[in-house]
Amino acid sequence: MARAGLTPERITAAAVDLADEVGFENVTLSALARHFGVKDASLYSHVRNLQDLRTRMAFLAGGELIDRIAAAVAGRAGKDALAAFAGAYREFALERPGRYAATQIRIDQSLVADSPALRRTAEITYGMLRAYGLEEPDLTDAVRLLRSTFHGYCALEATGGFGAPRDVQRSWDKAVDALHIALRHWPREGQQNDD
Amino acid sequence: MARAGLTPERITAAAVDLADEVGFENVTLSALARHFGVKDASLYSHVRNLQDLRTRMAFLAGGELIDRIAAAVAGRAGKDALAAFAGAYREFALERPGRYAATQIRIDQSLVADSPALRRTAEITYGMLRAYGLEEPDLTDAVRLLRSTFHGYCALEATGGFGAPRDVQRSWDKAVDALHIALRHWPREGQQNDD
DNA sequence: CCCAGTTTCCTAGGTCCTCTAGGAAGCAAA
DNA sequence: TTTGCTTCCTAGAGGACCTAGGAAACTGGG
Repeated sequence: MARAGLTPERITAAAVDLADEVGFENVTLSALARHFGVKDASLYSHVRNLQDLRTRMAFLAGGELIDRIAAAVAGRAGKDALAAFAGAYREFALERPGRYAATQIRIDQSLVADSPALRRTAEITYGMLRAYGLEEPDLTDAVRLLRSTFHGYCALEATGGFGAPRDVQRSWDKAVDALHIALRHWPREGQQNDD
Repeated sequence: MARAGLTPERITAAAVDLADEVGFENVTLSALARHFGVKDASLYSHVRNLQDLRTRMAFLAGGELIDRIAAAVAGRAGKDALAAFAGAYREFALERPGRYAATQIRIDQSLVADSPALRRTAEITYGMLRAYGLEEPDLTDAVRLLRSTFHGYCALEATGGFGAPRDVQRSWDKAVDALHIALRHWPREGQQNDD
């Protein structure tokens, strides 16, 4: 029997492609085995189990996402950078739904520690916010707000959560505008803000 | 054999409880059958299939969520109402993770149309925003921003997405403050806003 | 109280998926 | 060529979803 030339990398790459087609949840080792013309059990020489595969998918997809964002943000600052970041993020989520879903799974904290993709993401995000002159802990709060809104919007959009006929792109642009304003007028630590 | 007294309602109630324990994805008809001391196949007299069950769970949990929010928001307005809404929302998501996850699944659009819970949710949300003096389409955009941020934050928090040591409750309060500011200074339709 | 009809739950079984154990075939280097 | 490692296989256990068809438990009318 000729060998199929499997490696963890090839399997993971096929898995994220499959995820974009059929949805992250529906990526199955059986389906991947069929794709490679191989028996289920053969995959277990390269991948420990389904959870291991999903973790690999998360790292692969996370790297691709931050690459796109980095390219979009490069050379921009302030609101420009924010809009570019947001645009790249949502584009990825819509174009590659399976990969995007992979980036959102819970990952063992011990594996997260030394992930270059995560470090890069943090660097770029914090760097982008430098223009707004925030300092810790406001900086972390602001990052969390941005991630939450971006992710929440894409998640709701993906699950068909927006029923109203209002154009989804326009709402997104408005949300980015609103976030920019919130960052400009950030309610700093220790400061009252009722107005 | 004594009957177990199954109904779609009892099954759904048990299902959301189980979801809070083991996670929405891990709610299985087999596990529910075991819980009722009954064979898998017996459940199919009351529930069409797994998807049907999940839809029922979504409606049940969605109703509970909006009930909590309504109680929290009642009698408040402006920033008070916003904070109450946000607090009730996040509390529900953290206390009842399985139920919360159920509210986020994709649901057939034809079933959504006449859901009282959804109508109530829309009423309360739009009502809360009345204080900010927004008009359509800004109103819809603002609702989408709020839903996105609330959901995104809870989702990221639930999957352990916030690694930094910064207190998660404080960041949440800050996010709500920031949203309040964004709503006060909303970038209205047709208006330039670079500052 | 008994009987017919309905509902509820069962057995049996098909399909698909995950994952393990152990064996054989391919490959590479001595 | 032989040795040993890796890759892929067969075999099979176990769990989940779901269907078809049958039996047991209820229900209401006579």
